[in-house]
Amino acid sequence: MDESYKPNEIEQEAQRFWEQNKSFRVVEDSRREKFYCLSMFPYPSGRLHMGHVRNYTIGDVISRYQRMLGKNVLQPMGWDAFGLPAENAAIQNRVPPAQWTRQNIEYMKGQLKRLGFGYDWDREFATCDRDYYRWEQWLFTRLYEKGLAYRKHAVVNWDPVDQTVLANEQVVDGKGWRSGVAVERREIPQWFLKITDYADELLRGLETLSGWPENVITMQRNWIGRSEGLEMDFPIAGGDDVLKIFTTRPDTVFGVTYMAVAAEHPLSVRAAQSDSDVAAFIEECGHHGVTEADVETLEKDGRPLGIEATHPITGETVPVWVANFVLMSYGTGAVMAVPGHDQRDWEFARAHGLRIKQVIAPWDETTPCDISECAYTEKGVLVDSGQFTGMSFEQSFDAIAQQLERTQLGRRCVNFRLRDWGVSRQRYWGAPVPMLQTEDGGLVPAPELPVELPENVEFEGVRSPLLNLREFLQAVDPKTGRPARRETDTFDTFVESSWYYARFCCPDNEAAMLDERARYWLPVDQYVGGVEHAVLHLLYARFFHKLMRDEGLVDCDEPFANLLTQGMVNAQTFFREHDGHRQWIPPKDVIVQYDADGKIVGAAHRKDGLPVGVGPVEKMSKSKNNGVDPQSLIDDFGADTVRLYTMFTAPPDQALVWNDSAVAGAERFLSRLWNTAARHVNEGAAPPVDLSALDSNHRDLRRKIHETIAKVTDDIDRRQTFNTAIAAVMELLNALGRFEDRSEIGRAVAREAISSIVLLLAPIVPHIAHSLWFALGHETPVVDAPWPKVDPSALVKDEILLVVQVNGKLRARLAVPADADKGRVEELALSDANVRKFIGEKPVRKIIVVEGKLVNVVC
RNA sequence: GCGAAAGUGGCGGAAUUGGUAGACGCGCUGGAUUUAGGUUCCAGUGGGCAUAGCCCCGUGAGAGUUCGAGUCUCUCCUUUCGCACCA
Repeated sequence: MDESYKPNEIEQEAQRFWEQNKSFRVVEDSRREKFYCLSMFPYPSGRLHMGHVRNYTIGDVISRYQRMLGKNVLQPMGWDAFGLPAENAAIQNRVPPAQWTRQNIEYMKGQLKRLGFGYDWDREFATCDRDYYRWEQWLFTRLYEKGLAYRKHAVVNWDPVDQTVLANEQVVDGKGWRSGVAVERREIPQWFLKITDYADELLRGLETLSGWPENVITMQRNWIGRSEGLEMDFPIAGGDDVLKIFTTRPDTVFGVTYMAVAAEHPLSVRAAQSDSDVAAFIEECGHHGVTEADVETLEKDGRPLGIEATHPITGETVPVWVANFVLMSYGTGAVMAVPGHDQRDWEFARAHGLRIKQVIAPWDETTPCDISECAYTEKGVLVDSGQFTGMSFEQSFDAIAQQLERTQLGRRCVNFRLRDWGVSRQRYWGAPVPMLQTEDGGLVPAPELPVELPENVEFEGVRSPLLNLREFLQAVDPKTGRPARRETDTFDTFVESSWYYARFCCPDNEAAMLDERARYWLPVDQYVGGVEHAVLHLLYARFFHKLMRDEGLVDCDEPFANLLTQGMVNAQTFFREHDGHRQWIPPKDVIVQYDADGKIVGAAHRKDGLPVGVGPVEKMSKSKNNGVDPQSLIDDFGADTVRLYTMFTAPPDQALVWNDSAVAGAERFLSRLWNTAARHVNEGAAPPVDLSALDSNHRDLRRKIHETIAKVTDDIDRRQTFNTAIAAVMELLNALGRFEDRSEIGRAVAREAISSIVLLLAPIVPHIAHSLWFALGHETPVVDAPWPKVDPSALVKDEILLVVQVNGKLRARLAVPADADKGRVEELALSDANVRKFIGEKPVRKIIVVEGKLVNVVC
């Protein structure tokens, strides 16, 4: 056996073996326990990035481990192929998005194979395949018929020069990224899915997801945002209009001193017709971004609409204002303002000279509460609130609800923060929304599916080519036979990624969206992907699963039983200012200067040596140009080293700030493993371990072997901390390096150690494990080998090391017999010289003994 | 602004249930091997000290609970992720 480690050769050989033997092809088998392991499929941007490598290595490690446990493991891979970057590439390079996308898929598939991931490639598909998206078009028409899909107006970013809708990402400092012109808010008709109908179930379902990280559950719960409160009607003075609001704090209702409505609210729009000041304000609001972060961080501003609303309990009138912090898409687009008890209302009232009234006081009169300083936002006792004065929050909630229900000016109600999902996009490269607009303006589902996206298109400017394609636009109303216009909006790409996990079970079915194979494989047993998807993607997929369940396509309630959210791969950003905006420079083109503490003090461009700006550490992304290309690492070190490095360098759920200096250490370890194994193999066969002939050295090494098996199993299976699993194997290899017994028995124990290491590492570095396993004389490949078992007899210890503290400070380490009782342990601890020294003359007040671990003498 | 996390040596990280802080690795220092560089192997590596001791200090800052806190509670600071049209 060759004593030097040659990753290129052994990796090619292992990959050829897996390919020829179709090692990862999998079929349904009701006699075996199934395990469906899925990693979030990539957007085919051109090349894999480190986030992909991290994600797919984690998934592959889990898949290969589960397979060694004897399970029937499905690990598929595909492509989230629709999306904005393909259109940008098309506009820039005059290549049709379909062609660009398929070329990227081809290249990236090669990269995935080069990394040795055990995918069942027979199940591969791309979401831009007509045989994929036809089924979501089909489901959409079903949802339309059920009333779960509908059309309404919604706000978008509009670029007035390019005459197109912009994604939030394409709006930079309020300007279109291409045109550089201030973006306008515009309302256009859009398709929506009624996710709010499922809000309660999506919330309750979170309680069943015991295999999900707590932080993701919390984020989803907060996103759905269920709150109980009252809906109240404030009639507009001098008319039939009613201003409806929702509040969770009806106890503060006597403190209402004004009302605030959104710029798009009908009352604002009407007031603008006769009030140029209001009209100018609304116009100005139209130039702010539409994201929640934009709105919430805006300088609070507003204008009086010159109308008054009548308080539903006191009958007093309060002025109605338009305010830039009220969102039309939120609840009713209007709020009651209680400046005494809400800080935002307080600041607005201060700025505009509105009244601030105290109606809640602290229960404890000594608590400071001065509403001329700031709002008092705690729940307290009602004051100055008519017949409700003196009540608590709960008492007043019920009493006010009852009164409003009697007068029909309000009602108890549950409100969700969650809004319906806008699924239409005014873009070309997506799945067409399968709808027709009839001559009379009616809407009907397309009679024939799929509505295929024409792929051979040319971009003229940035607008969707579909708008100019007569053969696409022209359709026939199936009911009347009259001409109809085909919808040119396409689906949000989140629609495709909301159900791909199910289609992997039966990608070849041409007659149905899903079949019985989906019922065999689902739910996904382990889903792995970036934490940035904690809310949107994972919530939409849960929603889609319930939609499919209600169509009778799947029979479980949740799509993903266990979720591992992998941390970001972040990296330093670098930039240069050009005409006021930043041009991001890739890290490989930058030379960074560090100070003695390792902090960055400056940076220069590799090409011209001139300084570049150092930006924040952010997630690797195309837009910040701070990605590290894994391909050069694979070329230089091989797949196993890259896999080992990404798994070893941080626990999977933690953010990883890229630093490429430590990769060599991973290679060094694999090289050492190879040399150790080769030397052992080249010394000839070793006999089986004879348990009755072991001396204490042999027993020590065997204890280390089996402690390592126990730890690695727990780390991979329960904890999913692959970094500590690898560290434990490194310790075992170090222990083996110190073990010099070349006798027959010694070599037998050494062989047990090497075999165990190979098995424990097989999921992480499968190529070297494949080679070494055969070199050790096995006939079947290591992918099919069973996971090693702990021998409990090897773990037995005669002596344990106890820590002795005096007043919580470490003062001695004692080796005591494993079977020593508490009294004996105390006696041994108190007789230690150093312990006695620190006790001194003080009387011993208490001795705490933690069995097998520690003694603490308190004095 | 709101929601969720994270903060430990020069660096990545470990410490799993409140019980030995710094496992494992990178880097660095010294030594051996080598014509040399690289590789490999051995040893050392949180800070402090007129006292070198199983001594003192030390886990973003400050307070608290406890026999005992990196871990629990509170306040604050910093960083990252998400905020509904990037995927």
